[in-house]
Amino acid sequence: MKIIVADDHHIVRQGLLALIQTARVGSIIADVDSGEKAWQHILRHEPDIAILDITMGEVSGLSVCQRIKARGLKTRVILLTMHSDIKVIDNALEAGAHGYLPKSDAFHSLIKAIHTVHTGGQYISDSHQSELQSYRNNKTDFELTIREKEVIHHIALGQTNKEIGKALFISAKTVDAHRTRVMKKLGFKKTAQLVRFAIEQGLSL
Amino acid sequence: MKIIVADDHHIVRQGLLALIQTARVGSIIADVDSGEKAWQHILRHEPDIAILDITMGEVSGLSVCQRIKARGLKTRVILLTMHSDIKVIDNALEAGAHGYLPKSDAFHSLIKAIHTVHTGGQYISDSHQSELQSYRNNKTDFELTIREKEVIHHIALGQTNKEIGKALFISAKTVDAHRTRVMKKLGFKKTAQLVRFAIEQGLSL
DNA sequence: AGATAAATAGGGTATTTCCCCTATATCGGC
DNA sequence: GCCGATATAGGGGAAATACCCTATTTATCT
Repeated sequence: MKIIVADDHHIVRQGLLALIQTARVGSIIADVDSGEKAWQHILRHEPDIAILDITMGEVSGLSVCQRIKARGLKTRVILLTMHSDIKVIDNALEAGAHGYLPKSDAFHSLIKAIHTVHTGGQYISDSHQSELQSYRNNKTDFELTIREKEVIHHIALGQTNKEIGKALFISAKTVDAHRTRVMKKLGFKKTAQLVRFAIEQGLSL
Repeated sequence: MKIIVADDHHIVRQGLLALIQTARVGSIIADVDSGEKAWQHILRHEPDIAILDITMGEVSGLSVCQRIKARGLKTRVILLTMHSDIKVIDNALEAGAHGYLPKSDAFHSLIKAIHTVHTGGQYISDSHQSELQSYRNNKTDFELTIREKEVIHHIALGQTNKEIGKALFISAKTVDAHRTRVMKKLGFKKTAQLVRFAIEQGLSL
């Protein structure tokens, strides 16, 4: 079994190499530190399995995964992440990943994932599986309306509902309604989380 | 040389163990997956070196580092992070870290860091060193105490005063006092502004 | 020794957030 | 013409905040 490992963190690559060697589960034909290098290598050698970190500089593991799917290559993909966010897992599987593994997971999970994926199956940990199920069942479209984004923008600037109301020529109560709806959509409970989201999504400019 | 490794990602721990064993640079007496466990272990066994991830669940490596400094333990700390943000490095060193290492750094950097730190030196990569110099030269001193930064960190995570109090073993009223003092120092009036500040200043890790 | 700063924590109050509810008007799609 | 989504807005209440105050302890500096 030919395996390629891609992660921008040298220590993580070392860990993966050590684990895979110990388990004698296959041979690593390459370990690279970027999505772009991974893609070049996969295109040329079409390995059996690609273990890709999601967050890697310019070309993410997700992006490489989509390219593999688009080209119809036989390489099967296991995506790795730091935090096991259910939204990210959903994205990963929709991008065509055959397996999903949080970095916090232990040795045997990795080996199990490699085996499962190689024999044509899909690997997700049991706990994530059930979580994903319920997430997909009641995932109400996460898209925010223009007005909602506008309100978030003002919230991230540190304005109160009253101030935002004045700025947008609506009542503070309406602002509160928008705010509450957004919170519900995103599953947040505090303004702080919303501000963080706004900054990360570029809604605060 | 006794070394403890703390990182919530199993694969990263494996990588560190493999590297340290290969280099025969010391013996790892423990590897744990949380800041709390690390702190308990360090308190009891006072190892020579603690290699701590900064971002670990509730108790960060930064926080463990501060505790070690406060207790005057001989354990020397090397902090690890994903992204080499200069603000985070500055925070880490001010928190009492003896070394700073991005996870993307290679084998020899880790070994060099361990050696340097063990012999009483401070390790940062050369490129980061010069960057840090210029950053510190023109950073406008906001004069926040370590405790205040710690509180801000939790606020930016979206925790309430009550929750922060529990996490830091102080009353919610004290958290409120810190919060109010920071607001006054920085001229803020809302949590949102504080969250923005924390993210921009790299205090949110 | 005295001053200063930091961390602790309580009392009190006004404001704000968070979240439940109902209700109306508008607009686009089927 | 009706349905669903969006935007509007109000009632109400529990929780959290922002900000005023005082006060003690510990540590550091002069």
